[in-house]
Amino acid sequence: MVNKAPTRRSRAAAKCSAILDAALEYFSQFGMHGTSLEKVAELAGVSKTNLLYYFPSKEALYIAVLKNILDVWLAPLRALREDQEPLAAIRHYIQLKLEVSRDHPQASRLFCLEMLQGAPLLKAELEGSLKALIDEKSRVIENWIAQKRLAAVEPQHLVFMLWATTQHYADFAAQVEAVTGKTLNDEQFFNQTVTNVQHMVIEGIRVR
Amino acid sequence: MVNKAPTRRSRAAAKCSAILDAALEYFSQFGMHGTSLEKVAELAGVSKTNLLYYFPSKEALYIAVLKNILDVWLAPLRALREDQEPLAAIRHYIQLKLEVSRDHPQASRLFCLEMLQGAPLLKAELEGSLKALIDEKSRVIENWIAQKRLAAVEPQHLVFMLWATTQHYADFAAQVEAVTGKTLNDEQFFNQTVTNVQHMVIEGIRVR
DNA sequence: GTCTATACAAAGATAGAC
DNA sequence: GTCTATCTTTGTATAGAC
Repeated sequence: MVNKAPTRRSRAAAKCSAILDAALEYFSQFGMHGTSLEKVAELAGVSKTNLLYYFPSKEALYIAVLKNILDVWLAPLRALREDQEPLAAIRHYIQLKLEVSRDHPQASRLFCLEMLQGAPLLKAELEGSLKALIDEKSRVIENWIAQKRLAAVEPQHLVFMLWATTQHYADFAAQVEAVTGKTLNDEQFFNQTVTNVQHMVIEGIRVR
Repeated sequence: MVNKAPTRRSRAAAKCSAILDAALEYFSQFGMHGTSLEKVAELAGVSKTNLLYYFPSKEALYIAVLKNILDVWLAPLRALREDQEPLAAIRHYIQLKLEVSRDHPQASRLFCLEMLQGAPLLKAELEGSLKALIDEKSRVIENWIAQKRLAAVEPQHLVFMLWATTQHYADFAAQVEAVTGKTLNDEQFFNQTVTNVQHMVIEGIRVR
């Protein structure tokens, strides 16, 4: 049954969600230390004390935000599967990841911030599920190479290149904008970016 | 005349330098807000008050650090010149930039941190001298392309790719280490990285 | 669940002696 | 130039009323 009247539970969930969004906005730009709960509460439309009712501490809030974005960030890599045509699969990955850079730049930036610090809070994930994911995808790439469907490169470095080139448009957006005068929200520039990154990467790994 | 006895001036310079080094260490990992002057002073071997004698405020220190590293960061790009053979020049750029990522990872990371925040303090540089440098090097690349010595790609995207792929090994070092178990300080891994990045980039822009 | 008031700690910066 | 002592601000977190 569809219920339009907000329940207690749904109202609480909406508030949590608003707080998490606001927190991501600030954390991704100023880091955890550069962000005050006052500002987050203000942006989320709640009082500071009320925020602390939903999240017991600043660090708890920070961790909640991190956990939230990890899926968004990893989705493109998860979509890479061995039964696809290698070059098409990589082309598709680049497209998806650049869409993340365009639609969730804060998530990309916060992930980057966390890495810069040595990933203190993601360390467990890094060495566990994330490493497993990368190992799995590296094996996919290795198999493609063994089948001569991809040029012989180190799979891990290829994965790093895919990340780096797509991530860059979110993390260094300030620089990209200063140099080109454009952002990924400009549809033409977005398409041009996808095409160029795809071309440069693909030609570097095509079998000859 | 060579003088081994430290002068007043040289002692002051040595202190400034120690403070700047210590500040870079912390700022690059925790950002300006995540760093306390107490810690910086301790690492530099001076008192907090003494630090504030040399740098009037935290922000002044932060700006001094930024200015200091800009040259290190830009040196590889400055070295890119039109009279070189295009592919050799780009190969050389990748080598130099990866050396920066290995030897000055803090500088790379602080630069990245500043970009993530929208480069509030580098904005002027970004839109001035840095943009000029990129425009200049983009023209070099454009000329190479016009002369059919390089495949037809957008020069700006090529520059971004060069940055992103080399910068990644400093900024995401935590991830690189978690996945590969190696750092750029491992000579074999460093050489493997240089070779792979060079190969993937070069094959993507070679004229056919 | 939400508010007001407030405790408490951290950290930047200054004053003034030496 | 360097130190001790101190002021002041900011910001996290809690207590307790409603």
